[in-house]
Amino acid sequence: MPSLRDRKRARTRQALIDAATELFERDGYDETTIADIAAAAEIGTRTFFGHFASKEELLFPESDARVRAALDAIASRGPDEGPAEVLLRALRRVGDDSDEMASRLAALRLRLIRTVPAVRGRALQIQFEAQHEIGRRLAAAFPEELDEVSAVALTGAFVGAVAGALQVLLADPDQIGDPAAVRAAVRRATDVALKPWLRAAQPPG
Amino acid sequence: MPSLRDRKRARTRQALIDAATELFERDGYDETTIADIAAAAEIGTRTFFGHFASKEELLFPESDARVRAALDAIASRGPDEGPAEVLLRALRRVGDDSDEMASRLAALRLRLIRTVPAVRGRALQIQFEAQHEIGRRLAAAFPEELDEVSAVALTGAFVGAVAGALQVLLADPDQIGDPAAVRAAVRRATDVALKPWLRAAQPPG
DNA sequence: CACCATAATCGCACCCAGTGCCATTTAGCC
DNA sequence: GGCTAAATGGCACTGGGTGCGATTATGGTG
Repeated sequence: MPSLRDRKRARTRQALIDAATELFERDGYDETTIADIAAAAEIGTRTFFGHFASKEELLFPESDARVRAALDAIASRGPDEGPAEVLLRALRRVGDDSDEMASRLAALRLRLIRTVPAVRGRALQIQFEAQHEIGRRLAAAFPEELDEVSAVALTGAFVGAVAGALQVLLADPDQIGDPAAVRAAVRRATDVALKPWLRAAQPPG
Repeated sequence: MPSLRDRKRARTRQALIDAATELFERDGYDETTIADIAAAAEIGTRTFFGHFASKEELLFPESDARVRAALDAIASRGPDEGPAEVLLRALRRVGDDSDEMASRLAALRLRLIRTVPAVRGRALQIQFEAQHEIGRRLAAAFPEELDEVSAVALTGAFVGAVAGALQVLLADPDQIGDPAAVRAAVRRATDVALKPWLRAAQPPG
């Protein structure tokens, strides 16, 4: 059970995220300083860095949990699943358990990834690390089929395809709120990347 | 023809790159300040930013030319080449016309991409932008076969696979200097990403 | 050659992200 | 209640990066 200390810490953390969301939306990312955010959350500027290592980190508060969910999906592979099926299941898991488009932070994040280079850079780094981790686990889960180079290459292809497709789609502001279009684009991307790897028909996703 | 002004400018630019290479190797990336680099190249600190927009940019001086080479490879598609063949040719072009492993800067860059987050972030961003641009051109070159989403997804898969494979390979310091191992890994990555897209046997590359 | 527009140089003051240090407070635990 | 460990936050400081404005060098033109 979380101690009082932990709960307090979590509350402060959330207050920082909320304050930052508010300020980023109102004034813009670059125009908001860390001092502003800390003041709005009623903590000292110095203390901010005890909760987040950098300004960008505020926008990716749950990235660890996402990666863990994907890794779990790999760990629980079914008996007749190949690497591609496992990756698809992991993707569905990651995409589902989030309110994603519904969440205010997620929408803000998408906009800032498109418009602020520093945020995009951080997003790409997180994606890259996740991809590497997933690839290594995938190699471990399919030792006879995949060496590590191929596993990370496969994961890179998968993630790269999905990211590329989403990038094109979300560049058009109209389609951002359209879940059907997003699903269609993701479907096309996974088809492109995984076509030869699928053992059976892909269930509609 | 380049004017005197242009040549002078180019010389200063090169002097900055050389000075930075020297200092990064000797003292490390984080330990070298922009003031140090400017002083070593005998210009004012302020003038540095007239040549490079940031410290990281010093390590990617020719990235534009690389992208242009890849785009040229796409533009000059042969009559019976599909998207996959074009991408492979572009990759070979980009990989070849560089002294890559031979160049001191390239070796330094590889090391810093692995070890310095800021540099890795910049590298990923450059890769991402190049990928988008290439994907768009690919869609334009194959209008009946590829819509833009699929084209960028395919490019993303291709680039992601190669980058992932190289990342795994180059994480091992022993293999960095081994061109045969690198070629083998790239081959495996492109196989993973493009298998279903190749129309004919892939020439050894 | 003289002259002017343009672009490079660079010093200065400035802002902000992020760190190290240290004193003070606060929660957890016996 | 009293000890330990962690959180807090003030302060000074470094380093990347920008805006401004003065000075100087270059290219083109009559």
